[in-house]
Amino acid sequence: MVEDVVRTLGFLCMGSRLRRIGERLQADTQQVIDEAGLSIQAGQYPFLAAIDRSGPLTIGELAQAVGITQPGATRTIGQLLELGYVDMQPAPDDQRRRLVSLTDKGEDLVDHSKKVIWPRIAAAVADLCGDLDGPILEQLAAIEDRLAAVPLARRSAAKEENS
Amino acid sequence: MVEDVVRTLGFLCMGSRLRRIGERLQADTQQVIDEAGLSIQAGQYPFLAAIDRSGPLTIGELAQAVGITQPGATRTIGQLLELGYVDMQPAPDDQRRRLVSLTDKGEDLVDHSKKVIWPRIAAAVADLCGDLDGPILEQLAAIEDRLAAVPLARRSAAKEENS
DNA sequence: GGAAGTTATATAACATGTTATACATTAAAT
DNA sequence: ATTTAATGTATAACATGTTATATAACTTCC
Repeated sequence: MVEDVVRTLGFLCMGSRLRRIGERLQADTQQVIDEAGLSIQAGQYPFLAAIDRSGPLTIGELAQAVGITQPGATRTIGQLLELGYVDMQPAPDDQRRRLVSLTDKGEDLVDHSKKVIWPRIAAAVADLCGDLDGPILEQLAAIEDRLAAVPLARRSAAKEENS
Repeated sequence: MVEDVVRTLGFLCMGSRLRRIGERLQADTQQVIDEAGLSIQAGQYPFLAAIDRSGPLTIGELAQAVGITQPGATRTIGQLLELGYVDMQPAPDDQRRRLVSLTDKGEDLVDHSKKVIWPRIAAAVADLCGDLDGPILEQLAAIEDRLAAVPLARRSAAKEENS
């Protein structure tokens, strides 16, 4: 067995550590989504959620809302356009800005997700770390240990059985 | 001002959130490294640290130690070879395994980093989140707020002045 | 009202993670 | 011993983030 340097080094490698846990979590989340038979990527959800919450938004506003750069938002919105979940048209007052809105298909997906998928994911993540407390490095260690012991998808399934 | 959906959605977007903070932290860390005039990427450090701690390791062991997949380790080690910080040669007993070790240049870099850079980074990150406590979502919010208020590089600089 | 600057989006080039798979070498089995 | 299976690394293809820059549309200012 090899030592986990990133964990050992603590604050020094906290960037790598957070990224690595985030990637793992998102991959596990994707599994839950796939098992539910939905054809969407975990990383695309925040965009749909943002429009659902605030109404049509421009590319720039979406980038801000999701916390990534504008080219990243442009690409993801391009994918959602292809999938038919959103529609994009120039703002009436300013032809530079593109207003992105949900299509009917997009609304359906969001409504269904709100009812079925999002609660399941949130519950699984809450099960994973909702009870934790204390210094962040300790919580991160606990999260990694717990994920290794019981993957997120099974926490989600367990939650559903109990409902 | 647009609402930060990822933050608002809490546990539901925790994967995205951790990733985003990790990326930000690592970018800020890179800035500290660059300002110190070192030609190395933040993401390459854990590999050097792993070898420094455990002695020569194979590609597979390095992947495990750093917590990424083997192809990722192969690529990063390729870069470190190019930079002259590591050396790689087949294991004497098993020609499939490649043992990666530090070159003199690599050792110098690690020694210098241990003295000058790593303590600075660790101190800056500790300044950022070492005093935090409580539920993880609250700590993450605090970290994002603090990073927005005072970037990591300046926390690092401040620490140095006080030393 | 037209030149010059600003802003919003798109695109190109790159970084770094992933999965799937090819290839070389070692171990196992008949 | 030779075939077959397993293992370690390399490579290809892709995903999704970034920075830098091009392009189109609006604003400003003489």
